Amino acid sequence: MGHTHVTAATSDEGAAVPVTIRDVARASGVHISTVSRTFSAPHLVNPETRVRVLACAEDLGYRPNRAARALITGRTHNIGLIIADIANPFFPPLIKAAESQARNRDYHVFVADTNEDPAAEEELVHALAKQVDGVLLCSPRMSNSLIEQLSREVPLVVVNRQVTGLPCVLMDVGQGARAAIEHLIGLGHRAIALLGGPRSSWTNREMRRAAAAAARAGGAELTLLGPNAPTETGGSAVAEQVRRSGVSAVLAYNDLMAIGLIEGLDALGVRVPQEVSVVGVDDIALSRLTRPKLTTVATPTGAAGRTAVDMLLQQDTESPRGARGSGAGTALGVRRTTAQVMLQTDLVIRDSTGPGPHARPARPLAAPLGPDPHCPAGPGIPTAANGDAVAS
Amino acid sequence: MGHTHVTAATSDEGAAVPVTIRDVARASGVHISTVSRTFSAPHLVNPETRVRVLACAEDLGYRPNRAARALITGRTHNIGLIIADIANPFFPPLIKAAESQARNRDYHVFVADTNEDPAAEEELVHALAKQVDGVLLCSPRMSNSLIEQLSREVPLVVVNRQVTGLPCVLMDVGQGARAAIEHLIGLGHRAIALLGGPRSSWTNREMRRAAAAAARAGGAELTLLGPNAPTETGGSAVAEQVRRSGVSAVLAYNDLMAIGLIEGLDALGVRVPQEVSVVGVDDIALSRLTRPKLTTVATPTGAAGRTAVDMLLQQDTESPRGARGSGAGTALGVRRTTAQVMLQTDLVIRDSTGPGPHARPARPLAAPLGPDPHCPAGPGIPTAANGDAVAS
DNA sequence: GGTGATCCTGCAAAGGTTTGCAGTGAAGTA
DNA sequence: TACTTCACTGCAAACCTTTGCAGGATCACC
Repeated sequence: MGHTHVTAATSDEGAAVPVTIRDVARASGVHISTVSRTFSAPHLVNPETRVRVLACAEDLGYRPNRAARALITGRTHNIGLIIADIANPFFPPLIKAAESQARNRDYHVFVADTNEDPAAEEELVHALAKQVDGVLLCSPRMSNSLIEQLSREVPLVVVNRQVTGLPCVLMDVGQGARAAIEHLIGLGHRAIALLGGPRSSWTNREMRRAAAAAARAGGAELTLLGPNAPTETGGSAVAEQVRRSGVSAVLAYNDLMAIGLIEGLDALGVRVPQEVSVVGVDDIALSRLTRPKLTTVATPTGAAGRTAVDMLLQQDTESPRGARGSGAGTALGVRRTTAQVMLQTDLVIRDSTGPGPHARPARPLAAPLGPDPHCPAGPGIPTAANGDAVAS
Repeated sequence: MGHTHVTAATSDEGAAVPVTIRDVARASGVHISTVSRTFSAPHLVNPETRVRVLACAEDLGYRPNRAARALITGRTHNIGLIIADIANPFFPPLIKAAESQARNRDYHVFVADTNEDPAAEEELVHALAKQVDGVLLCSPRMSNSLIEQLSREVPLVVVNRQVTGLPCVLMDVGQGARAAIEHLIGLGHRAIALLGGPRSSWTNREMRRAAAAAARAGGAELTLLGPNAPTETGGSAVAEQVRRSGVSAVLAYNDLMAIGLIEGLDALGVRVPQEVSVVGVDDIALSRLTRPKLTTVATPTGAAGRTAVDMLLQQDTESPRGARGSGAGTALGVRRTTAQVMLQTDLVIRDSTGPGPHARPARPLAAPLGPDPHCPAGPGIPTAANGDAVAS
C-alpha cells in the first residue's frame, strides 16, 4: 500500500467521560432545569445561583450536548456546505470565509464534495437535512426545479445560480465578461473566442449572454467554444482548436481553463500575450503566480461565502423549523422573505493580455505593465478609455 | 457593502415536514420499534413486514434522525476535520480525500479552519467533541502534551505530527528532504540553504534533521534560514537573504514558499534554475503550472486523508464511546491500539533545479527536460546516478 | 397433546436537553 | 393583615431513536 508501519502499540487511555447537565446539577445542588436555564436563559436564574452553576460547569468541563438540544429546539446550530469540487481552487476561499463567518455566529459547518455530480448533490441535501439548519449550495449542477423542491425540505441558499423564490448570492460575471470583452476590444482585438464551462452552469450562461452583447456592441466577432470541463485540462485540450479558429483573444470560463489554455498554446508554440491574449475569471491565488500573470475577472468569493451564511442564518432566525407546537399539522404558508444579492466583479489587468491586430499604434493603449500591477479596473475603465473605438 | 439587491420577495413555502419513525409506524401498522429494527437490524424483522415498512418509509421520505440515534447509541457518524488553513493549497486535496472516504463509510464531516492558531485548535476540539466520533488534526500547531490531553476527550488522529500513544499519519519528509539534497548535490551544488517553516511544525524539524544529515554526508554546507511563514509571501520575503547568503540551491519548507522565493529572486534579477536551484515540498497542483515548473518532493496528501479517516473509524469501531451500560462509572483502562503510519514521498524533478557550480561538465547530469516530465524519481535515483559524487 | 425452540413483535426505559406550568417564598400594596 | 406581584426554582413531558426483555404465535418433535 506504499506505506510503512512505524509503530503499533497499545496504551491505557482514560475513556471519554461524558459530563452531562445532570452532573452539573448534582454538583451545584440545583435541578437540571436550572442548569439548563443558566446557559440558555441566564436572566431567569438568580445571579448567585448562576455563578455557582457556572463554576461547577467550568470545573467539570461541562458543554451542552448540541445534538440533544437540537432534538427539542429544532435548531442544530450546524449548516451544510455542498461544494462541486473542493480541489478546484475557486472554492477554498469561499469555504474558509463561510466557515469563519458561521463559527463567529456559533455554527459548525459540514462540508461535502459532490465531484460535480448532480445526483450526489441531491443525496447530500437529503442526508444532511435533519442535521443542519440550512444548506449552502455552491455552484450547484442540478436543475432549478430540483433545487426548489429540495428547499422545501431544508432552508437553502444558492451561490452562483439564480433560482427564483430562493435566496441567492450571485457574482456579476455578466458585467465582468463585458468588461473583459471591452478590454480586449480596446486593445484592438476583433476576433475573440469564449471558452465555455459546464453546460449546467448559470455562470456559463451569464457570461455567454453578456460577452455576446459586448462583442456585438464593440463590433467584434465572438466564437463560442465549448462546453468544456472547468479545469486546467479542459483549457489545454482546446488550445489546438483556438489556434485553428484564428482568434487573437480568448475569454475563458475560469482561471484554471485560462491557465491550461496558455499551457496548451505554449506547447503549440503560440505565445501569450504576443499572439493571443487570454483572460480568465475568478482571480484565484494561482493567477498571480503563473507566467505570464493572468488578466482576469476577480470574483469576490470570500464575500460570497460570508454573505451566503448571513442570509441562511437570517432566514433561519425568521422561521424556526420543527417548533414545539407544530404537532402533526404542517405549518403551511410560512412566509419567507428571500433576497437575491449580486456581488460586483473587477477586471484585473495583468500580463496575459496585450495589443491585438487592430491596435492603434500611435496611442500606447497597452503599455507594458510593471510586475503585478493588480489594479482592479472597474467596468467603467475600458469603456471610458476606448469609448470611440467601441462606438463604431 | 459593494453589492446590489436584485430582488427581495416573499413567497409561500411549504414548511419542513419532519417525518419521524412514528409516522412510518402508523402508516405501516407496526410499532415504532419494528420500524427501527427494519433499519438498524433488518434480520430481526419478518421479510413481509420489512418490505411493507420500507415501502411506507420510502413513500413518506423518512430518514432516521441521526442526532436522536446518536443520543442513545453514542455514535454520531460524524467526524471533525481541523485544518490549519483551508486556503493553503496543500489541504484541499486532503480534505477532499478524507471527506470522500468518510462518506463512503457513511460518515459526515465537519470542517473547521484554525487560521494557524493553536488556541483555536483546542477550542474546536472541545466544541466538536460531543458532536463527532473522532477528530482529525491536520498539521496541528499546538503542543504534543495538549494533544494527548485532548485525546482523552475524543478520539484523535493526527496528521503530519508524531505524538506518542496516538494514531498518526506521517509523510516521510525526512526521506524526501534527503532525496532533494542528494539530488542537488548530484547536480553539483555544495552550498545549499534550507528555508524553514513554522517553528512548531513537526515536518519542519524532520526536514531539518534529514537535510542536515544528507548535506553532511554529501560534503555540502547547509544554511538554515527561518523560521518563516509557510506562504508565498514568506518565500519571497527571504529572497534577498538567499542571494546574500551565496548559496546555489535552496530547499524550501513547501511549494508555496518555493514559488514565492522564485518570484522574489526573479524580482532581484536572479534566474532560476540558472543561478539558483529551488526545490519545494508537497507537489501542489500549482507547482506544475508555474514557470519554471517546480522540482518538488511530492507528498501523498490524498492517501494521508484516506488513511487518517480509516484509522479513526477503525479505532472508533473498537471502542464505542458512551456505550449503553457504561453508567456513571468511567470505563477506565480501555485498551486502544494505536498505529503510526508513514507514507512515502517522491522527488519529482522538473525545471527549477539545474547544474550547480561543481557540476561535471562531461556528464550531462541535468539534461534539459521535456515539458512536464512528472517522472517521480524515487529516493534511489539521485544516489544511483551520482553515487560517487555523494560518497566523497 | 405436551414441550421446547424459533421467530417476530410490542412494551417501556433510556439518552441529554428544553420549556410550559405550577409551586415557593419574599416583597410590595391596599 | 390579607392580597397581589414578582423572582426564582422544581416537576415532568417532550424531542426521536434504540434495545433489553417479555409475550405471542407457529412449528417441530417426541
